[in-house]
Amino acid sequence: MQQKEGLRLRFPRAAQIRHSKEYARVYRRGVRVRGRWILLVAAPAEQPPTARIGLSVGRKFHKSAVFRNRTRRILREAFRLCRPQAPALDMILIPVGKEDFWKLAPVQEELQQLMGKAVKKLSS
RNA sequence: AAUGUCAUUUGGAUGACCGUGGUGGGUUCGCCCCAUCGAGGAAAGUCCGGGCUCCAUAGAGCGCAGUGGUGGCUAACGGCCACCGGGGGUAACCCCAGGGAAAGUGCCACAGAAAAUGAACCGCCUAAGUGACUUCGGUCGCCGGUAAGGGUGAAAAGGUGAGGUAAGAGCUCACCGCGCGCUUGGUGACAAGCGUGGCAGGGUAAACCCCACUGGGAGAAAGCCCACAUAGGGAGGGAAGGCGUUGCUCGCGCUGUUGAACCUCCGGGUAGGGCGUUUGAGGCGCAUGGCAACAUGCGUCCCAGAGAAAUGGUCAUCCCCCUUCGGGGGACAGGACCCGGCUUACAGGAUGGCAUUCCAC
RNA sequence: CGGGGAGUGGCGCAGCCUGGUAGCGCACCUGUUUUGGGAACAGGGGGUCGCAGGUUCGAAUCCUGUCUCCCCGA
Repeated sequence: MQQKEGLRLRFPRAAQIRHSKEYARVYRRGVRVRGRWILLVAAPAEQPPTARIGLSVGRKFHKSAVFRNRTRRILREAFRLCRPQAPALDMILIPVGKEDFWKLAPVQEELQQLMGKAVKKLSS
């Protein structure tokens, strides 16, 4: 029933930043907003109105590959669930705090707040 | 049954909804729909060994590195199996870099006389030779003899017992150990027996070294193709040449012959796509050979293929664990070309063999 | 993926190659000096040598495994 209203929460390739050129563009033009768990680097979308994200989870964040994979998946899931409300931005998500990172709901909440802040910062 | 020991195996289950990478199909062409497959026993550490790719078809010598009982297995190995020797344990079983110290060199602190050219500090002896004294019994010396005893040390020149002696000593004998020779058994490491020698002379080779065996180098960002792009940029070197080629020498190959190839530095441009890339020393089952590792044959299955990198989220029920009864939690851990090992991490289970002790029949 | 280096008192380092005593500077404590403090001088305490095995009579040192950190190349 929900499918009919166009609220399906997908996460296609077009919503991912995949090349180092695109990453470089966001880092050069973007603004930075920091929360408890996430550092968000955001720039106006290259292909509006599609919002896109890229993840940057290095070995410095956590030693365990399992933990890093889990972090990536939570970040992706958080973005996927927010996508209908997301502003047209290209964003890079960088995790910064590893305390209590394993729960989805609070992370998702923070991501929405940060996206709002980023839009304000860009328009000013 | 308890304890121990050696293996093998498992690594929460089911469902609903949303989402994701590959493949196949559909398609109203929309990253839309359907089907199907989608992390491990260690995927890990990157410690060995291969396959594969390029350099010469992978060559020679020196150097360097690794390995080190014997026989086998294997594509290969530093792995595995069996056996031998040594050590530990009542036993099952476990551990061992386990060749050479009469090729040479070095080192062995402190202590001790001495730490290796066969040693005399204390002690023991004074038989033989000799000097002095003498109460003619001897006494003290000299020249000596002696490795039994003491002490030092991690280690002191075979051990124990008996004979022997001036005191002693493999000086002699018995047993044990050791060396050498022979015989027998074994493919062999080695073992057993017999004879013989009279001890043949410390430790360290994970000190240098010697011996035997093994190893050419670089790595999937290897390498090949397509597309795009600067630019015919500047400086220096440049023929007894340059490059492949890395420590050296040789050899081989490619390239070039007078403003050129090529090399170095500076400056500039790319860094997209495809192949390699998953059918393989492959898994499972059965049979045969072998003590075993393993091999052979037959049958059967297709079992991730990403590339800023896919397996996730939410909820429910059950199963375990902890609980302060509210609840909290689910071992170690995530492919990056692929295999064979090794090493390390691992909650809780399951199965089997063997040993010791106890109980019952 | 490949290569290199480090781990020693609280901190920064030496000793390791060539095995037997763990040392130096700063810091700390006590005393002298000073009216007091600093400085100076004298004395003192403090180290499982990252961890686990092995070789050796003996290991910070030699060998093997392992953990952590740092640096380079592509």
